[in-house]
Amino acid sequence: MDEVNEHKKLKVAFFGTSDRSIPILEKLNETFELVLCVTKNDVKVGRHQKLKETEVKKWAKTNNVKYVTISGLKGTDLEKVIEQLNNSNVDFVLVADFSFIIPAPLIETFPKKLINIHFSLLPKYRGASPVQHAILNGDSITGITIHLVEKRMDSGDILHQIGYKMAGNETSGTLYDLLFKLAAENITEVLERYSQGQITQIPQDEDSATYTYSPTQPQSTFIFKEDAEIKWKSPADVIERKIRAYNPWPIAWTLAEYLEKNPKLSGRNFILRSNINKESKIRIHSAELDDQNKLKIRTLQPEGRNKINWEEFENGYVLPVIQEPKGLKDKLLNRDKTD
RNA sequence: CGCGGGGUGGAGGAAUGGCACCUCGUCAGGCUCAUAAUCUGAAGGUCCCGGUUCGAAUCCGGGCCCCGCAA
Repeated sequence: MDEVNEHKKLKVAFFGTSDRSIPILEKLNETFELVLCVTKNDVKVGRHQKLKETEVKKWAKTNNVKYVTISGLKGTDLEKVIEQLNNSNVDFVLVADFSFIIPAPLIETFPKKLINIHFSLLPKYRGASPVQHAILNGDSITGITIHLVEKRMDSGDILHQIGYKMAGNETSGTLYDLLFKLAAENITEVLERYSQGQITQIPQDEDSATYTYSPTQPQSTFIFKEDAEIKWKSPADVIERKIRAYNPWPIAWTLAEYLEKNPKLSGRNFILRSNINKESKIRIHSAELDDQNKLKIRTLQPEGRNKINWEEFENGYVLPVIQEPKGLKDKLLNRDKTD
């Protein structure tokens, strides 16, 4: 019986670069014959620009799965990938959080065999930052979509969708973790059913498609550092969502001076001590809303410093503004005059 | 050796060659029905090694560690 199953095992390839891919790889490897991993070349990383291999490559090495690393899906890299896929007689290619756009030649060579996991309920939030946008917009539900890869970004027919009810305190980091886990739990079943022709493909409704364009670079769906600047004119809840959406990267930030006497902030008014440059950036790692709907910063990070919590910030960088009773100031001024 | 910033009691920060200081915390005591409130007092510190100097947190050399940029 085992032997029969061996023969029927689907041959699957995986394209991905994210560190979070490992649970998916484990599942694929358990259930199918994982014939190939395609991931990014080693990248220079960290302060000393050391070469680092992706987690996918590391995993493939330790699990004796064949892998190919590429710098982009074109030219000789693309030829290499297509050749390897052909050699291994692949049934499906699963793409998840890959750094590269799947080019037309690859889609044409393996029609209906390229399957992508997208981290939103398509056709909402097509593009590179669906999770961040779900948080930014304060959605109460998001999820994952398993769909066929077409030439247009995230536009192919839907095989399966799984919703996820948001608690309202997710960061992009924690939400990505949850959604990857959800994907890992479901991907093998979807692939199996698809291979047996049990899935009805659902075309996406183009009219309701939305994209995750960057506010500062509207031609791109990626996240940029400038996107993460806090606009204090925004309502406090919008700012709070922004802080969660841009964690763990790039982290929401503001110029230090904007924290002074800021009516949107919870607690006492203050001015900055002279030991901090008012034009330096302060990164806001986490915050919440207090009962008056004001922003209560939890952890933050001045330039060149470690991340600290709000109490530590007050101890080291802040002078409270004493709120004088109305009229007292005039009284004092008048007294000075009469003296 | 990719580029820049930094390392000061338990935490966060001042002090640029001359008595190591501030806020918070800790401990003891006072006040209090009580307290995270308040008052008094105390303990505890310059990342490591070497150099310059009458004198180094501060200047110089080496090391370790942290942060940002970059990817």
